[in-house]
Amino acid sequence: VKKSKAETELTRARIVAAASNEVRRRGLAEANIAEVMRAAGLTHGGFYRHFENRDQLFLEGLRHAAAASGEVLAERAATGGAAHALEGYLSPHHRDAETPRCPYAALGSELARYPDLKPEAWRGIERQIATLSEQIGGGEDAADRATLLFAIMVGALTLSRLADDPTVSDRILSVAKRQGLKLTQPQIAPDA
Amino acid sequence: VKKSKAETELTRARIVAAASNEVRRRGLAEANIAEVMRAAGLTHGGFYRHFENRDQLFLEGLRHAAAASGEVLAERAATGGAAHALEGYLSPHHRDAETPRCPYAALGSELARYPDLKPEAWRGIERQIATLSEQIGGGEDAADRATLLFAIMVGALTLSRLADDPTVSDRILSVAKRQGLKLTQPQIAPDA
DNA sequence: TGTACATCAGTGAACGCGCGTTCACTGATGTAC
DNA sequence: TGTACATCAGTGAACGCGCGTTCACTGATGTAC
Repeated sequence: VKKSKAETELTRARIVAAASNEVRRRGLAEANIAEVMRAAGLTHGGFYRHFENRDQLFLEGLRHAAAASGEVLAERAATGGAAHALEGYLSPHHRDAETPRCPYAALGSELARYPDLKPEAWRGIERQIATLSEQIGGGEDAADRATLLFAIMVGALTLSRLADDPTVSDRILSVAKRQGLKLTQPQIAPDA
Repeated sequence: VKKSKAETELTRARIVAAASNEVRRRGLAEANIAEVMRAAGLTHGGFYRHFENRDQLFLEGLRHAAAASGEVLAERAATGGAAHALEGYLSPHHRDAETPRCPYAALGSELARYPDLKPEAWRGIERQIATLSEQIGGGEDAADRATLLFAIMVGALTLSRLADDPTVSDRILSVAKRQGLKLTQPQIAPDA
């Protein structure tokens, strides 16, 4: 059943969006094609009309996830500055999302094991850091502080998702948030 | 070819150690039994003389990895304090290890997806934080600072392993180290 | 503007590989006497 | 202290399931005339 060109393009986009979710939910290794196709409302057989193979699907899925999470952070930063972006990222709501939003927290270390995906992932991380860097006050060390800030965000979110006690998990987030907020301000004391 | 009880026990320990490496190298999803047995100098068939199934193997592997990395951090902390532990953790040498040492950085987010492993992982993380907390100066906020410190360590190590430029990667480590060092000192200014 | 035909998105069955698991077998260990 | 036998660690072949990939087929789209 051939479809119109416009429809085909929409279908492809739906598949990529589904892959973007699947990969963040299950991880790169366990994400699976049939599941993606089902989520896109199709059967697995049609997959190869749109993609070369599994690798391409999840590369595009990752790219989509990176773009989506980049936009969320950028939008919040534009609205309420780095502090607002930080609060969204380190919120219980974000931590508990059924589909994890941030691919770097969701996939983290796994990305380092896929040479084909690493550059894509890193580019996305650079964008996140740039977003933060633009927003936080201060001089030449803004880039370093933004980098550190993002490391705290990813690290704290990851740990908060492992804590078994919700109170402890919340505390990880709030402690990180407080420290993060300090980093969004230009440093008062010179760096000793 | 039956083996003596002592030998059997040693063999089992060798398998667990191999699993500990395998899981940190490949991740939980891609770690595989045959590879572990090969690394332990055995064939895959003998596996079930020692373990119920795959899940048990990698649970014990994770436990082993947690213990091993816990000991490394504790030893360095005992020798040279939190600063020394921090320096080891955020060193290029640790980042580049063929078998990643820290299971929380190596597996990170993946652990959150395995309900059976999460508690084990979290216990290990608590130990790391406790080790740091005992070492860093200061009052009641030591636990919070240690938690934050460990979040920075895991986050920075994870990001440093994704950066494509070695200079940038080194910089992530050193920026995190500097901030971490501050956290090992009792706060001078009261927390505003 | 219509008609005939090639194209190709999507379906569902089938294939094949990798890997966890099982099994018959071997031969050294440990135990019963 | 020796001997006979049950146990069981380890081997390598085989099984079966899941999943990526292929394929014959369908029928709507888009193009050639």
